[in-house]
Amino acid sequence: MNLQQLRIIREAVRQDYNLTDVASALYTSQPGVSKHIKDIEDELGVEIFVRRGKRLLGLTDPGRELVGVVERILLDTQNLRRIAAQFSSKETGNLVIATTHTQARYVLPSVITQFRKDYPKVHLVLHQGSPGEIADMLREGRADIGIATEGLASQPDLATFACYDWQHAIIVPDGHPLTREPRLTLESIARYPLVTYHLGFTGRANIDRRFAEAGLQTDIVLSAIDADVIKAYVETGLGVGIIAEMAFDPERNSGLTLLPTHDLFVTNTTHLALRRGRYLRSFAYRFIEYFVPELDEESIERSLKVELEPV
Amino acid sequence: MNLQQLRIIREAVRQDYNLTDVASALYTSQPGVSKHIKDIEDELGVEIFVRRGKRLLGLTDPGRELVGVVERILLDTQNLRRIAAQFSSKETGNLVIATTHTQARYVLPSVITQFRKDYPKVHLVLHQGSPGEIADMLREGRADIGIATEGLASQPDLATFACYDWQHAIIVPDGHPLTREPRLTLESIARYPLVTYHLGFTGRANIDRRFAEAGLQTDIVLSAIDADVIKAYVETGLGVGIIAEMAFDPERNSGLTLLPTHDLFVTNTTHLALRRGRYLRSFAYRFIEYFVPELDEESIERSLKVELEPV
DNA sequence: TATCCTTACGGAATTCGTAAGCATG
DNA sequence: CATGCTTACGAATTCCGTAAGGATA
Repeated sequence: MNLQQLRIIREAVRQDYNLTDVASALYTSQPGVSKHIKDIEDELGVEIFVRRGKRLLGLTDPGRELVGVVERILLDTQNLRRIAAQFSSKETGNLVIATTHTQARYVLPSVITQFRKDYPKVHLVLHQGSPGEIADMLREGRADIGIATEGLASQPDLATFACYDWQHAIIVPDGHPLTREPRLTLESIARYPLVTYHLGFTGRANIDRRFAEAGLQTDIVLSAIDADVIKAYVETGLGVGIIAEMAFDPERNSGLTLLPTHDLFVTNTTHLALRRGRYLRSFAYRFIEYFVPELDEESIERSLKVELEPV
Repeated sequence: MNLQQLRIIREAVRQDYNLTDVASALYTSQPGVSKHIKDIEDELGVEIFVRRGKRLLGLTDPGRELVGVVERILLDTQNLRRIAAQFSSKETGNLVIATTHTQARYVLPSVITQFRKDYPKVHLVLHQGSPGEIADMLREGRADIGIATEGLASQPDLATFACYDWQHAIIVPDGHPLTREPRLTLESIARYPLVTYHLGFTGRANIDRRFAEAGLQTDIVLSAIDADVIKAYVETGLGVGIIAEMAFDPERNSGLTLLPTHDLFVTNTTHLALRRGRYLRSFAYRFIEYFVPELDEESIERSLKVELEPV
């Protein structure tokens, strides 16, 4: 039994039992059609078609029963193709990125622009949350990819990959006394009230640690989740801002001056996280590659494997 | 796409993604299996299996979707053969009953006797197994009808039908102290070591539940799959036996006394299970009718249809 | 006589199995 | 180093198309 035989049976019914027409409808030879019918009738041990002499006239009783199942089988083979097409039209589907404001606002736009150009039919969802929420979304399968600087490492069911390094930077209103200091120090910064990220966001822990190591007391007058809020308050003169360097765009942030920190702060590393064992669509790997060119599908697979081994 | 490729996909799932085992199960060569998988994946344009390196680990998302349809197609090809067999010889063929010892030994003999008289040319296979094995046999198409008291309900691809109700009964050696109690209680039974069915067999769960509800600790000194073993040990004085009431034949079990339980235990219901979507020969329906007269072909079809509708 | 199916046969294509190679645990 | 998959290639089988022949309206 093979699918071509079933196609021929179905087509014979549709073509009113004219095997010549069946052959042309299926782009094959008429003797081949005859043989296929004979073969499957022999295999099943029943006559499917009523014959008068050599001509086919209709279906026998078993033929009627069989044709229903034959139709369903052929429909199902179509369904297989449809299901596959749905997945293999690699350019359609959903991709959920869970990330923090900093990444979403200052890092990902260029990646997303490129991705959208190449995969215009992928429905891209950018979900913003705290690192904890990002990890939860990954774990619960509500996100495909998590991106954050903190809170993603050392989770057994997540695999993390370093993406890029960055430093914090100081922003002050134009003309602020700090702009006149030849070389910034932690001490000079700590003299002013500070405005920076919430604890748990965008390297805040590293900021605190650095000041603590230097034995300096800081006055964090306001902490926010995102650099936009921080910048707004720095503009009002509330204090000196500490933000991620990539969150400063000199063209847009007129009224503010970025002061280079020359390794005053710890280098931060932004990580990408994946749920172990979760199947990712190919365009998800493409997205990651756009973001971190070294992270191609193969190297990710390799890392997942290595990290699975007992330590 | 061809049927052999689909068989290989199904078998790969069943053989836990070991292509070497798939090849031997399908009596073909392993490289052929590999190639078939590669070919259909290429044709459909999706990866069906998750791989680590060269090894197959499981199904991808599209794979999971596809396998369901693949199973249905292969089931239908079986159905074609069965339908044909039905017409080519109405009274000959195979009928495989998968059931437990209790049913095979104490319930089915009369049914089978009658069936064999009416369909002498049907090759009847009585396959004995645990409820789990019975369900597997039905699901894999190795059995036509499953009969068991436990473990057959609530399986989405199986349809179950209540057949008859029964109760557990107590057996003790003749002259046992319990024979002198005017009316048995759970408490008096629990005072003795007990011999009864394995967990998962012949209503054992209901026995445990009843004692637990009564707050009674039991001492199950031996559990067995079948009543014959239980009776043998009760005869030796090992303990008090709890068996299905139909497993006691006063004429044969000399030396043992059956004690009426008067609703001490939960009423058990023995079920019959069929694989949804599997075509049954007419004599299979006849067998079911002999067993449960109310279950005729029409009422079974009706139930199958109704239960398939969304709830 | 035209239509329609079957049989026969040679070539094409597919499938299969063996052997060898490579990766992995 | 055993297990498990892939690649390669020749052999076997199946499938297909052409040609010829027979039956029926």
